[in-house]
Formats: sequence, structure tokens, C-alpha cells
Amino acid sequence: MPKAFYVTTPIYYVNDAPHIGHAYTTVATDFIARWHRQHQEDVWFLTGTDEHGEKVMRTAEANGTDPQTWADRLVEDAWKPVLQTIDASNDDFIRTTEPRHVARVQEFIQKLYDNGEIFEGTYEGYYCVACEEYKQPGDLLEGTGEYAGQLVCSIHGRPVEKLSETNYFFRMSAYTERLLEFYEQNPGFVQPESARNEVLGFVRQGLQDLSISRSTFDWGVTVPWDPAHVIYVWFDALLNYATAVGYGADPEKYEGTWPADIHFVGKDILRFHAVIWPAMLMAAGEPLPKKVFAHGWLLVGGEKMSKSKLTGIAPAQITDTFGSDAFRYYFLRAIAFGNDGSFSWEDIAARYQAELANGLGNLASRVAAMVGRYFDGALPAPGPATDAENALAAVAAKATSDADAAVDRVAPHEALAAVWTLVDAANGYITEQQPWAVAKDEAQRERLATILYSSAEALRALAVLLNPVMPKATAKLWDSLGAEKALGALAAQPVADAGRWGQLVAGAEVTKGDALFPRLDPAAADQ
RNA sequence: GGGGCGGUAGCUCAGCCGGUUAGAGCAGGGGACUCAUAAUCCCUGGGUCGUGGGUUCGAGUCCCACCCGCCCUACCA
Repeated sequence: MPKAFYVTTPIYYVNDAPHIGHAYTTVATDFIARWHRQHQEDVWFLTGTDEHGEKVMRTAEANGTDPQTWADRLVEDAWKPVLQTIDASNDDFIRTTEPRHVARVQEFIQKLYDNGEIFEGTYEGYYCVACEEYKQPGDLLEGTGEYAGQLVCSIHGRPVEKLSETNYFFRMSAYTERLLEFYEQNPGFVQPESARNEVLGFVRQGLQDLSISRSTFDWGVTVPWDPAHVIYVWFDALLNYATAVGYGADPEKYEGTWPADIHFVGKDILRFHAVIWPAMLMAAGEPLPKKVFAHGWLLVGGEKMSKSKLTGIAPAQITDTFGSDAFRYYFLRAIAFGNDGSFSWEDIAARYQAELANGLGNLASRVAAMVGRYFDGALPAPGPATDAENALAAVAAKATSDADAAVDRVAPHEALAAVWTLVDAANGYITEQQPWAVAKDEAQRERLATILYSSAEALRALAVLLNPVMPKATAKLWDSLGAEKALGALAAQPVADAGRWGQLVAGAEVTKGDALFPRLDPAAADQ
């Protein structure tokens, strides 16, 4: 059995409220997964939640409940519903509190311990009582006034305490050279380039050993040889990518899935995925993922979106107005994947109207209307092609190959730009061919048939190419073209073959359904 | 402090190794058309390319300084 194409989102920390930043990562991953599925590849798309740690424990306490109950509630009420909101097609959803994860994490860490990769040591750091966490030197300031001479927390301005605790360390320092070698031999491992450079710069400084357990709280995976400790953060979280596909439990599934082809991450957690994770896998003798792709921030009003600044936007706020397809389209099209991107209501509303409603939606509408009016809704067989039809077919072929190449580069924005050349070409083709004028001359009946068939062919290609981006709208379009009867299900159409001209079968029942992208109520769009 | 990225039309952004009148989409203006979601198609106005120097026959594109925004500089995730 060939290995599946395996893509992942990060597992999201349940203590956060899901916002469009999380949804953006998931949408990008979903798009890549759907595209590859339509390439007739076996695909495995994983997402999930990270549920351990002190923050969840404390929040649960503050809400008068236990952490598991609290996590259960957040997962069911917030995190899983978001997947519906944005139409994610994940194959699995892993939670770090599930037995299938916990048991395997324990086995993994035990193995490393037995192999001498993990040792007992002392972690020393400055602890801010108010923040309830250790602070890094960069987060500390020289105190002034009554705290002169002491180090204070930059957030609270209060002195920090120097604490030390005994815990377990991963011998990560031993992997500095091996990682650098790996990056050297796999230049595409970290993308985009800017992210790769950042990682290289970091690792070149030399890696320190990593503290991987805590004994100051107990909401986590218990260290098997020392139950007073729980496994801390990344050793628990990162392993989800392996445990979810059967690491240590289901060799057949694991062999058929691991390693991941692409881990999609926000750039905030790049290093953990590009440094710690491969080092862990090296230590365990497991294959390394093929690629870690870090995308940028979503900026609102020029600033990084954040809850504290009240710029956190829930995905449903957008989909309630624009729908999930437009949500997906907008973020994939408007932002160069890997760069930071500006979000604004004005921009999404403008693109919805110009590109989706007036561009694609109206194209579908005018073609269906004319097939209905001039041929009673039965797709006519085309006559001889002229230069105009050949040119349109050429655009479809180029759009297909360009989009496919762009997806290979993990550049969804470029893929969509390529596909949109066909939307524009088809609208132009129709305007120039003036089928409404041709229709007035009974002698040009065949010419009219050719124009409308060709227009419908463009829509057919668009439905296939855009299915990974806008599954709901393209399903309506496929239905409107009456394509399923002769060609089969839309999702089964090979995306690489979308540009092959002449697939629609004459006689297909073309119907003009509701608008693909209805014009927005100006008041609703104006947030 | 050190390292890096960005500052180009109203908005969002392209501009590779320096080379003719700096581009796209959207928004704005004009026209054509009527099949269509008052949609589509064509034409078009608009930019001291952050600031100041420098190198060069020639710089948005290289060098220096400065201003502004952001990121990294190890254990919140």
C-alpha cells in the first residue's frame, strides 16, 4: 500500500478561543488535502486539540470544574464546531487527553529514557507569581524605585523569584549538528525561506538541553518512571502527529501514513516544529516529516490580531455573512501564503462582490440562463471550433497546469490566481462572441451551440479546479451543469485533467439554480 | 543591544541578477453591450517608489546613515 499524503494542522490549545487565525491554518491545510485527494492520492488530514498544561488546569479551577470536563466542553462547544463552520474535511481529530495518545507518549518517552536521551537535571529560572510562569531573560527588566536592583516582570512590573526545580531533560544539545546537516540536505524542509533562515540562525547558535517535565502541577501525561512528574508541553503536543496515525499501536496505519508530508503551522510555533520535533524523532529513530510550512499572521488594522486588543474575530462572524466558501476563498486568495496578511471587512466584501458574485457567480448564471433560453436547458453539441474556442481551451489547460504547479509549491494564492484567468477569459469570450446576437439568426444555430457549449466547458473546468476551495458552491455549479450524470461525482474528477477540453456530454440538463454568490445586503456587509 | 523583514498609485500588493515612458487587482472616470446576480467587455486619470546622502552613463532595484512598523534572539501555546 502506498503511503498516504499526510497533512496536519497544529493541535490547538483549548484554552484559547478559536479565531480566524486558527481557522486560516485549518483552511489552508484543508485546501491542500482536498486538492491532493482530487489527485487520486490517498490523503490523511489530521487536526486536533492540545489539552494539557497549567493554564487549562487553572481555568478549569476558576470555573469550578476539573480540567478534563473543562477540556471536553471546549472541544465540543468551540473547537469541533469551527471545523463545520469552515467546512474542514479532516479525517481525524486527536485530543492529547485521549488514551491512544497518552499511552503512546509514555512509551515514547520511556524509550528515550531507556536509551539515555533523557536525564534528570535542574531547571532554574525566574518565576513571576502574577504570570504564573517562568520568564525568559528578555521578558525581564531592571527594577526601579522600591524594586531597584531587582529584576522585575515586564508585564506586571513586580519582582520575579529565582526558582529551581528538578525535572527531566531531553539531550537536545546533542542534535545541533545533525539538525544542521538535515536542513542542509533538505532545503525544502522549512518553508518559506524566511522561516528557514530563522530556524538555521537559531540552531547555529547551538541547542540547549530541553526541560520536558514539570512537578509543580499535575494536568498532563505522567512520566512513567517518576509519577511525580508530568510531561511538559512539546514532548506531549508534538507527538500527536505520530500517535494519531498509529505510532506504537497500529504498524500498518503508521507505515502507511507517517512521515507527514506537510506540517502547517503559524510562524509562532515554527521552531518547535522545525527544531524540537525533528530532534525528538531523530532520538527515537523515526523518519522525519518532509516539510514544515509556516504561514504568517493575520493583521487587523495593521496589527496582529489578538484577543486582548479585541481584534480577535470568530470564524462564524464572517461565515454568517459571506458563507464558508467565501471565507475559504478569501483567505487563500488574498494572502500570499507564508506572508502576513491584512484582513478587513471592506476587503472581503469587495472581493466577494467583484470576484465571486460578479466574476464566477454571474458567469455561471449567464451561461445557464442562455442554455435555458436558447436550447431549453439541454446542453447542445458544439460545432467546429474557431480560434476563439481554441484560445479559451488553451486558457483552461494553462490554468490547470499552473494551478497544479502552484499547489506543489504550497502557494494557494497563486493557484487561485491561475484559476481565475479562466473566469476572466470565459466572461470575455462570451461578451465577444455575443451569443444573444447570434441567437437571432436561425442560420447560425450551430455557432450558438458552439459558444454555449464552450462556455459550459469553462464552467466545468472551474467547478473541478475550485472544488478544493469552495466545495459548496462548486457542488451547486456541478449540479447546474447537469454534469454528474455523465461524468460522475465532482470530487471524483481528476483535478489535473480539468483542462482537458470537451468533457461535457451534449444533452446534459443545464439548470439555472439560485445564485452561487448572492449579492450581499449592503448593511450586512458593512460591519 | 545583536540579527532579519517590510515601508511602491485611495486600498491590498507585484516589481529576478541595476537599464527604455514604475505595474496588477479593487476603488474612481468615460464608452460599448444586454445573455446574466444594475452583472459583462473595452478605454482611462492617478505614484517626490519612507527620508537624506553615495556609487554608476543610468537606481524602486546596489552601498551608508536615519525614521517608522514587525519578527527572531529557547522551554505560555
